[in-house]
Amino acid sequence: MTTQEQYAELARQLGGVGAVNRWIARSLPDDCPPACVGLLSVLQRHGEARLGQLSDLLAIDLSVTSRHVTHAVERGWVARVPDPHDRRSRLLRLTPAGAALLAELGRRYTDALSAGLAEWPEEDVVRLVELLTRLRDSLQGCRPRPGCGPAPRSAGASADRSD
Amino acid sequence: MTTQEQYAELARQLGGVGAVNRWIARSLPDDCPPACVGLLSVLQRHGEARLGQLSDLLAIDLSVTSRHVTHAVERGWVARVPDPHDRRSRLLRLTPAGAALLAELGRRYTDALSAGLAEWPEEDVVRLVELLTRLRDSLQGCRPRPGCGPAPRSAGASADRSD
DNA sequence: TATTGTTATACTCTATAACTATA
DNA sequence: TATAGTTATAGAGTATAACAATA
Repeated sequence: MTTQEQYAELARQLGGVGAVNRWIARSLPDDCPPACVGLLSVLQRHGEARLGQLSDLLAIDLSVTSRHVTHAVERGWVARVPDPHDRRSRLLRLTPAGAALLAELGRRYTDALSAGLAEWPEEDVVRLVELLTRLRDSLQGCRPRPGCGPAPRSAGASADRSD
Repeated sequence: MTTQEQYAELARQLGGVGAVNRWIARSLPDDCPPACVGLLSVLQRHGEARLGQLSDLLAIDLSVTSRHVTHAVERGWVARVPDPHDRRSRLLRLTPAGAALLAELGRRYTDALSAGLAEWPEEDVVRLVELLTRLRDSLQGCRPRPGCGPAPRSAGASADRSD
């Protein structure tokens, strides 16, 4: 059985991933913010998608996703094509330029990671990817929806200071 | 041998951790921002530390760390005590209130994670923690220092658009 | 002069809320 | 009336740069 200390440690280590991401992000081109990469990746994997789907897949608010998409469209990495079934929405599609950018980013990521991970057996890299994927999957049902969050615990617990 | 596709996938999954962290963060008390937690955890593990050390351990800029420490001090979670060896700096120490807060956070993290991870064998949780820890360790040498970043690749590569 | 911190400023990412257009 | 998306606004996190105090 997983103990509280183990969960807490997991939370700590997950938090620490932020620093790793910031470091990796330094290898991105100037006009491609980190948030844009996730967008393009998802589009490549999923294929054409509506904004709402994208927002769901990214676990990011629709309004935020909308901004990022606009940015990507302005750069020519994503195209908005009419949705034949619903004129309120448009289908988002990765352009050849977007695919080319992703390929380039793949190379940069490799440059960034291979140095530090040179000693890692391939097996460990694969395992880490697998576990992270499963983690998101296990927690995915829990998006910022009312009633779903991690038990807000109406802030009045022992360690709170009300002074 | 680890392939480029595997590194790219790792980068993708690491990026996705952000969503998980935002979700976990929803269980924090109102006056305790996520960034504060890392600070307190490090102080608990490392014991008394100077700001520079803390900044190093967190892989966060000194100026940012300074702000967070101030916040924690104002809440009574961290105390600044004189450094007998160097009057320019002060030693930072976790207070009992800070330790109590950490204990409370441990419980909240458990609440947040145990639901989604109920099906996970303990072994997998342990393995994920271990791999993440090792990841930070392997990449730790690469902090935002000049000449250390992941090969900035003077932005002019194939997929860049200069228009 | 070099080092330790602090503070001011700016940029990125995100969420909430108000709004438009279509179903 | 409900839904898809856009835009305005606000808040958190971070980095850079200018500054103060001490070594």
